[in-house]
Amino acid sequence: MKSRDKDFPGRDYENGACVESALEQAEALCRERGARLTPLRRRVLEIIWESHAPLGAYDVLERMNAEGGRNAPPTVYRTLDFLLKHGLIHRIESQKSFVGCAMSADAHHALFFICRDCGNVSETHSEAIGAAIEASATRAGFLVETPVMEINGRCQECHDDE
Amino acid sequence: MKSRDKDFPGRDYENGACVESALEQAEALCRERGARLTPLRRRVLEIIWESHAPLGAYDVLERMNAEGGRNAPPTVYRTLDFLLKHGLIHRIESQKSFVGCAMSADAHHALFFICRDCGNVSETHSEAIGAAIEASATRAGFLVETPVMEINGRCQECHDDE
DNA sequence: TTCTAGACTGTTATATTATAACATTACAAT
DNA sequence: ATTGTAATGTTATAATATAACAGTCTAGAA
Repeated sequence: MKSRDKDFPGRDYENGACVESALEQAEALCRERGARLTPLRRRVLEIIWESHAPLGAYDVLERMNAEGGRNAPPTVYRTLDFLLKHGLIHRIESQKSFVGCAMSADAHHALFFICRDCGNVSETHSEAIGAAIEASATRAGFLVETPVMEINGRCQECHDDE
Repeated sequence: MKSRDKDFPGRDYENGACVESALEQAEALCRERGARLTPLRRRVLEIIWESHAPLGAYDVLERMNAEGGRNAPPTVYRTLDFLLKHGLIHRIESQKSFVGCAMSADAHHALFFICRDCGNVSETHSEAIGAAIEASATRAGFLVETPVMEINGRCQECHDDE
């Protein structure tokens, strides 16, 4: 296998460990805040982390119900709202889908690289971009609250394939 | 009325002139490319430009049918696709809505400031942000194609109100 | 001019995404 | 034990978007 830039998750990457660590972090964070990471919420977060590519709400629902569950859309949307509110997941606007937050502890403005071939998403946080946006906003008299930055393109692995 | 930063369109701004100029530009651009700006397409573009805030597809449809039209959703979506393809409008992902492109001639990566109070959108193009994103992408081995950059927040006018 | 291929538009039906509204259950703090 | 609130269940429906096919228009070839 070719050497790949580690900033982007490989297509065939398997992430048992990263799921567990994400769940542990989530539990710690919720405990700290007095928020309740119920079994339902924990399970949804797990489902989302089990996928590298972002999942649509109905994909999550399907997985929730895979072993006989009978959950309905409002349940999944409410659960996603909880996870979003606590910064445990992000919504990828350009794809109507949801992905685990890689840096849930600190409030941050995330930048996503989204590969159009493999669908994988890589979350980063760049001071330079944040500063450039703030500068541009200040010039426009604009107060930044929630930036949406989703860079669609191709990851190295997929680009190498041609 | 207070002095406002001119980079952001005022909430009570009226824009007959800017609609006409946008339509003229669109016609020139289509003529140049051999694309057909049909009455339907021209009308949809006009409807979009008549609104400062972005319009949803069904808002556009409603306006198209206001004087007795009987258009159906596929018509408006196809028309929006044409306008998008030619860079005459943008889709605001975080709002599922469409807005006129202020710089349709040149291929550019647009940055939007979207006011959560008045709903107005201001399009800009920043070299600094583009460069920062390219730098970050290069580091991740990522090839940028279509960035989505939508900064939600409050415009000066709405922020001044408190 | 007439013909024709492709572009454009019309129409019906349906898929996909998301939420409203109200009922029930579980939990934590008295 | 009681009770108020948070969480979940349930039914229905709203809002957004597209598939598939039919009909029409238009620019260029013959």
